[in-house]
Amino acid sequence: MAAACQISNVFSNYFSAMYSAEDPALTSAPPAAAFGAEDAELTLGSPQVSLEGTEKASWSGEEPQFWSKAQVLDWISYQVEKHKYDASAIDFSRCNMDGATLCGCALEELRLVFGPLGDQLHAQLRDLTSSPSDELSWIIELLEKDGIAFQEALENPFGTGTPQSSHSSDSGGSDVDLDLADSKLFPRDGFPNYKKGDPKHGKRKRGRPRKLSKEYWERLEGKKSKHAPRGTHLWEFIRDILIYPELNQGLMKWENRHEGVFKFLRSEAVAQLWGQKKKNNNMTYEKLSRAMRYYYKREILERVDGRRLVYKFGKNSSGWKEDEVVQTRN
DNA sequence: ATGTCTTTTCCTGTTT
DNA sequence: CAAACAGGAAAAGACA
Repeated sequence: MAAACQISNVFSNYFSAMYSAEDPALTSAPPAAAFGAEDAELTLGSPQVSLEGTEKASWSGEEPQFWSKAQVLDWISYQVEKHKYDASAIDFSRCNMDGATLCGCALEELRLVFGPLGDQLHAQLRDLTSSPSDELSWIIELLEKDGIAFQEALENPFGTGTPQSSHSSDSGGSDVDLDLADSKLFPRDGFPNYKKGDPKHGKRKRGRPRKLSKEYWERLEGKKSKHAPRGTHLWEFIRDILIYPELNQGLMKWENRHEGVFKFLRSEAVAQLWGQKKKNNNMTYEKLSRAMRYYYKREILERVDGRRLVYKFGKNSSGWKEDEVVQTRN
């Protein structure tokens, strides 16, 4: 089961990595351009100086490559302060760049703009930045190498008995897999009372109750609360599972690639993955599908009648068509 | 600090 | 019967 945990985490990290960086303005970003692995970074403890007692810095917890201009400015100001550097020596008009640009600056360029502080900035940036290509290839390699084990782990969390007749039973039925694996990954003993539909509590309030697991989650991961990265929409998440076969792992398939018709093969597994991405281990296909149904009105999805677990991308979605995908991937 | 937007949660009823 | 589908309602959480 160590394998189940490890691989699931890798998978979820890969996904967080992909999405942590996504700019909402871009319809989609290829993983190669949007690695990130912020979770791993945070879990391992980043080398940043802590800002005890104060607000968390806007840039902390995010990969420098993906900082906005404002975050870059924040970080520079922070470095100026930290190194007791004379800010008047810096032409802040030349700091109008985003994280990607900043990371692209050579040491000489940084020295040019920031003087001696350039060396500090350069070193700090290097510390904050892991190697993108290495990161990605490592993850892909692992996914590929352990593809079978991963699949088995999803289908058979305890690795014993009934190895379900390998994947994609196109039955249209849902699956309860990952639930067990999930309870191992995200133990709930901290909240023994939280149980769906507990009859003891009679009529509960309507609407969305406060999520109980969040603090527990954060404690579990040994990190402070971090805002979810922006630009992560459910339909984009679904789309990316479909267009990156290396992420798909038999979770979904195209029914009609040209028309954007697709089907959930492992609905609960996809829901769990979505839940992992949103740090919400209570996600289910039922809830995910409610969100999907909201997309009909906005024409991000089109209705497909009479076909269970089948949806179709609508005219307000993008990034899934063959030509778009080719562009995205190159 | 207020409003908007996208979910998330729950629920009741219907369909497959 | 179980699993999906349909949507209404209300609230959470992120973001502007």
